[in-house]
Amino acid sequence: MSDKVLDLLHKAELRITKSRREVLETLVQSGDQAISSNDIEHLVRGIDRITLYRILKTFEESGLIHSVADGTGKTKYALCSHECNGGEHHDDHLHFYCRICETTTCLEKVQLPPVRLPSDYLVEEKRFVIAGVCKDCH
Amino acid sequence: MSDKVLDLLHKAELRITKSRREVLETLVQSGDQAISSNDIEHLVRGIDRITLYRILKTFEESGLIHSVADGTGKTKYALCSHECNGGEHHDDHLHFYCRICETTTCLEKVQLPPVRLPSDYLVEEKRFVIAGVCKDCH
DNA sequence: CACAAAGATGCAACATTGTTGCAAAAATAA
DNA sequence: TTATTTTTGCAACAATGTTGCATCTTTGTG
Repeated sequence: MSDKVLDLLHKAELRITKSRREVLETLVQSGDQAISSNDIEHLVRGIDRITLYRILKTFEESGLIHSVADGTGKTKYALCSHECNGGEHHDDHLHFYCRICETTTCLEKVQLPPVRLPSDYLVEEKRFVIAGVCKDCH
Repeated sequence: MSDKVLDLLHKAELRITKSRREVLETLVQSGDQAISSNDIEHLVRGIDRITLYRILKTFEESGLIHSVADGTGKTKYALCSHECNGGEHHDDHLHFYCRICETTTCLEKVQLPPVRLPSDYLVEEKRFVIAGVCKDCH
């Protein structure tokens, strides 16, 4: 169990519990790769499904993690990068869904293209998913 | 029942049935606005839920409609624009989700920004959703 | 038009994802 | 250690989506 996990929970002002530590540890291990609630349920043995949903919701509201709707119908979750801890989010990065290995990856290094909407739209969040075949699968 | 519906079904080489006509008519009426399976179920009275799922799947595979994962957890569907009938899709347009009126709109007029992925990624589809407040709600 | 073949529908049953209420347990503050 | 607050775990439920199978409809052909 890394210090990073305790640190993150502390900074998010969340109580430290066994389940939270394990779920967050799993998400840290997962790195760039976004994983589903179901994945976590299998990785964290013995965790209660309902508790897990609540933990994920709490983490997301605290800005520790973000969710991705990658088009598979299953919500995926991934750690937010360091820049988005502390209040404001900067989750506006690309996600890549590979139809071969069925993984969803955060591509934080790829620069997000600017989008020009008519000025009467208020833009709050960009959710960009690119689907195709990832570098390891072709 | 507009001719457009029969025309679309014909071009897609799909058998013409009451349910398909009604579902497609509903999607035509809905225009730019993407609607959920549940919405359609209420708009097309008496339609069987399972049949509806199958019709939507068929329409999507035929390129008549496209689906949008807007982050609400409910898949939304909308007619494809004229350009994407006939084999190849050009569904790479933006979608806007308004958190006030909770509608999802296809913004086909907004030009999609080019995205530069590392060359070892094969890009097949772009699923871009912008969330915020739409022009009618602020 | 009638008939046969192919395809679509409707129903039951089931799987998965996600939510709510509530009592018991655990974490923090005093 | 005790009191307060929060979190957990369970039951029950709701929504979305899928599969198998018998029945009905559509469509092509004589």
